Amino acid sequence: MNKIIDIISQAPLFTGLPEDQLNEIKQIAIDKFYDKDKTIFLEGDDCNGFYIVAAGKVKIYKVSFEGKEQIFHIYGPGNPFGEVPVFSGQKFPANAQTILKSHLLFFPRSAFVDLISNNPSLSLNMLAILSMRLRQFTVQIENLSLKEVPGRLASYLLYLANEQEQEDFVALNISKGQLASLLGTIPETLSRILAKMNNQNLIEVSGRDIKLLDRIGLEELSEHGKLQ
Amino acid sequence: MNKIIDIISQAPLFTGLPEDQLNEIKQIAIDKFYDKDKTIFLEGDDCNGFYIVAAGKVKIYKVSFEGKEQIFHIYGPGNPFGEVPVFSGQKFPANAQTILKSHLLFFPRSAFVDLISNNPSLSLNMLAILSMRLRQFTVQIENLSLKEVPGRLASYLLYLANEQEQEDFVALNISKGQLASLLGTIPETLSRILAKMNNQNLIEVSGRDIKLLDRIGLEELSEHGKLQ
DNA sequence: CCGTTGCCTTGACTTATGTCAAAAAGGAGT
DNA sequence: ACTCCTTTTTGACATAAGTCAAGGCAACGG
Repeated sequence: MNKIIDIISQAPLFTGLPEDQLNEIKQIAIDKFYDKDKTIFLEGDDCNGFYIVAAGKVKIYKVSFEGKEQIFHIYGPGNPFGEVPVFSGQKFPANAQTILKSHLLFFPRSAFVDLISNNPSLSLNMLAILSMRLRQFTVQIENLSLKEVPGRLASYLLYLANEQEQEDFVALNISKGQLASLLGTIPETLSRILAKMNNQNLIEVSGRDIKLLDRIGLEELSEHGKLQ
Repeated sequence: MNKIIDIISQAPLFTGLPEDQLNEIKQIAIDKFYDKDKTIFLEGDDCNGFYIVAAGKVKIYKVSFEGKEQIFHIYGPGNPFGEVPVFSGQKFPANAQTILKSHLLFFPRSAFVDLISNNPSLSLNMLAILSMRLRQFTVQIENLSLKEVPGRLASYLLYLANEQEQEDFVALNISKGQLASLLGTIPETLSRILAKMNNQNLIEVSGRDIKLLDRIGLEELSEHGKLQ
């Protein structure tokens, strides 16, 4: 188990804060441990605070009436989640569930609001985080409405390669079923499209490992994207 | 033309602030006037501040390589827009254009950041606004990925009726083409679906006026929604 | 009154993606 | 190596929604 203070000092939300404030923050954080595939909160639950992932992995998602799942985000160590209703003062807008055994830090709402009210740097950090989220959502909406599945997949692979600091190789950090849900489609469709991109020598898939054979082609696909 | 101070004092962003602070805010605001269909900023432009709509109407949107448009929001009087890069420190993530002759207030970035740094209530207001935006985006993503067009349209009509405080009647405040873009579809499809919902006595369309004949049916459609 | 313009609607067609069902491939544990 | 179970892949099919092209309709100005 990591020390709370280490996690806090490395989270983007708290970067640049002086040590005494980090200690104050530490005072209000509460450790929580979850096994794999455990629900953290459900859409509509009352929000009495938000979380930061210390270890493990968490998905934020919704499910349609027919049972189809849309994943909004997958968060790993250092990422906060569930902050929206802290400030908009309502219920959680989506569900949160671990996809790995996880260690979370919980920050109770009122204590945190007090903190942020007395701390301009912290509030600017939080504004920056929420703004980044909005930016990501913009991209996600753009992808869903203006691109077809092959384009979204290409975008995601390039994003992941960038994130993993690899030139031409990515290792999926989630199952293909979850990837489908993140891209707003279903496993069958994803599987077919991976096969097609494989045939066209854009990528080479083996399990969760994917070689990017043609970055230029992928970039084109991600922008003006039709496959075939 | 409205007085700046009136607009400011009525904007959600500034609610609850004492009068001396409203005056400070007024000091940094700059009037801008635009005709109909004029570009305010484009995706990728450097951000040196954000805007509040004083009068008129503004759309925030992106365009795909093939030319299809997705509208993210339509903002009217009192709504701020373009705040994201103020805090995330990057370029505008989407385009903004007037859809009516408009009067905007512009708040230069650095002056505003100074203000917010010295003003916990203002920063909490801004956090609340951004959180509400995130919540709206959540709904939009849910709609795009988990509902079909009839479901999205039904949701929108119910939302609009609620907004306009009408039991069973809505007046579209935008063209049908723009509505299509807001719903993530094209005018032809929207037209067909309106006709179909008309036939099934869910609604009665005449131009931009729509009677909601069967709220229950519309609510079902918006949740588990297949038409017919 | 009539033609122009922009918006909306309709029709015929294509296509991407979802559905359902079954087979194949992996992994974990015995 | 074998079984059990989950994940992934394949195939045949259905359908929502996009494309292209044409026509209607209303608003506006001459």
